[in-house]
Amino acid sequence: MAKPARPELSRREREILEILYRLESASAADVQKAMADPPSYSAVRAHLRILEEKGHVRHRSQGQRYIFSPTLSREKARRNALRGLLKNFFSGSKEEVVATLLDMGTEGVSDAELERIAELIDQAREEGR
Amino acid sequence: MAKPARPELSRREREILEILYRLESASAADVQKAMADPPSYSAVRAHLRILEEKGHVRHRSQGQRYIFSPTLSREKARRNALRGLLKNFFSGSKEEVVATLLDMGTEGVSDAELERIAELIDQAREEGR
DNA sequence: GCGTAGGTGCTAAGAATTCAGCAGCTGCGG
DNA sequence: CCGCAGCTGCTGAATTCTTAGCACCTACGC
Repeated sequence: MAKPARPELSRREREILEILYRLESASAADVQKAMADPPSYSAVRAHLRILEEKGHVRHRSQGQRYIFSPTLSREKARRNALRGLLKNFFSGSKEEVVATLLDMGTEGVSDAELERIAELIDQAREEGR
Repeated sequence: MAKPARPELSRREREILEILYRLESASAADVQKAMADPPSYSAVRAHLRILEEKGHVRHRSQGQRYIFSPTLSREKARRNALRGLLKNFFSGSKEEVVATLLDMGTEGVSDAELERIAELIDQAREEGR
């Protein structure tokens, strides 16, 4: 299998691909709207085409416009991203990721969510033994 | 305060900065060694100098060579990185981050670590109420 | 005292990225 | 039927990235 040949991404390409991951799927116009400091519409389209050439993105026609979405499943993309984060910033310590996550603004975490997280942990512990 | 003006990073610059976050601090040669597909030594140095100009990196002299390290504290860098990940790949759901983390290879998580994570959760729940 | 090893700053040019504009196609309302 | 609105494909030129090489400087061993 190996990698489908991935010539590294440029700055803009990376930016656009991330937006696509966030939006799941979107038209060129949607992507442009989502960008912080957007270039022209046609520039965005050009990048989308390149991303498609490189195999990171695909499109389907919806009516007469294209809807773009990432090639990699959300699941795999998540893992890859998380793996990178773990390696670069957390020396591989998952514990510290959780700590930072919890510390990062408790506003974002509801009680219910905390509880579900706790359950996940328990479950993992069960399986571990 | 605001940001000290951050012209976006190029591919190589980004790569080098990440390595620097991983290593905490390193000489130009160390950085080069840590790169997957390293360019010449002087190219690495050039990038480090640019990164310093842009305010992402600083150096101190040790003996006669320079030791580089990131400007942002590890803590802040972690949060920023995690915030980005959360936004782009997890729709802001911290719960799903934990789920993916646990699911990502239980080999990486020791029992002791799981236990400490569980404690973190408990603690957060206490504080929450 | 002198050569060598290893570090630094700088520059210039080739490669790659980034961008906007133009031309053509299609569907829809009047 | 005709024009408008909105989309696509493409091209080429400016900008930026990326890299290697040169010149100099300092510490250290002989």
